[in-house]
Amino acid sequence: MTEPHDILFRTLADPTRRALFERLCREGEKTVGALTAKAGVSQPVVSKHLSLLKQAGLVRDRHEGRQTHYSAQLDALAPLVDWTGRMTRFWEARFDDLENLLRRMDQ
Amino acid sequence: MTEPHDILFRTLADPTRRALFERLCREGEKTVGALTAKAGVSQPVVSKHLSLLKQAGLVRDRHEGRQTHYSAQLDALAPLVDWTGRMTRFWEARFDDLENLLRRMDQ
DNA sequence: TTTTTATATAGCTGGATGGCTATGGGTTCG
DNA sequence: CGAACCCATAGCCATCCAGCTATATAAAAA
Repeated sequence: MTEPHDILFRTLADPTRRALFERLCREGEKTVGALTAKAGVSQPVVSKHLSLLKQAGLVRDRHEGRQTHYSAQLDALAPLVDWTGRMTRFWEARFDDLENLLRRMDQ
Repeated sequence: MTEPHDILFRTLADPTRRALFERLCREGEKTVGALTAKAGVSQPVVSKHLSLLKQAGLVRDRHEGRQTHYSAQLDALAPLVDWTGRMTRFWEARFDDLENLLRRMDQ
């Protein structure tokens, strides 16, 4: 019952965590320290969020000496795009049916 | 700080709630009773979830006698689509910069 | 080696929330 | 009218989780 988009919705639902992901998308690779500086929460909290983002496949980490660099893994958003696309197509399919019905009623 | 996509992520993060929205997208308008029958949770829980979906603009309700019909409001997903699009464009912009850099280095 | 720096982990706590049952409000049926 | 029905609300409880501080781990610097 656990679809691929499920973990994405859950992970991106938290504003702090989503803001971290957005910064990585906008500004590219960043260290934990750099992210913490403007995150508005403590460093352990940032680390925890990055860990969850990594679990969801939304970020990668790269170790360099004593610092860890994180970067967005954008293709991880694909299941989200697919899901919204599917929902839209369901809607359109039912709309087409309605159109057909109306067309038949017209004759 | 509360962006339009924020409430969508939060609302769709819950699997039960998202399943209700999916059913409304797939199968069109449904009464609370019909939704409850296959939701796996009690009727009050379904009502509560529908209320939150409505607050998020994801569904509409239509009262008819003693029953309430709910239907998906699909254009409400637009901020979600916009957000994923923006993230993707940030990524591509940085990728283009990298390409330019490599091109300059090549010369 | 000792100290400082960078990040991760452990443990705690308050607040948010999803589930339940019980009940209220309103509608249709007998 | 009263009974049955549909849905929403109220109130409660357990669980989850985002935040904190303290500490462990590990690397660079002194």
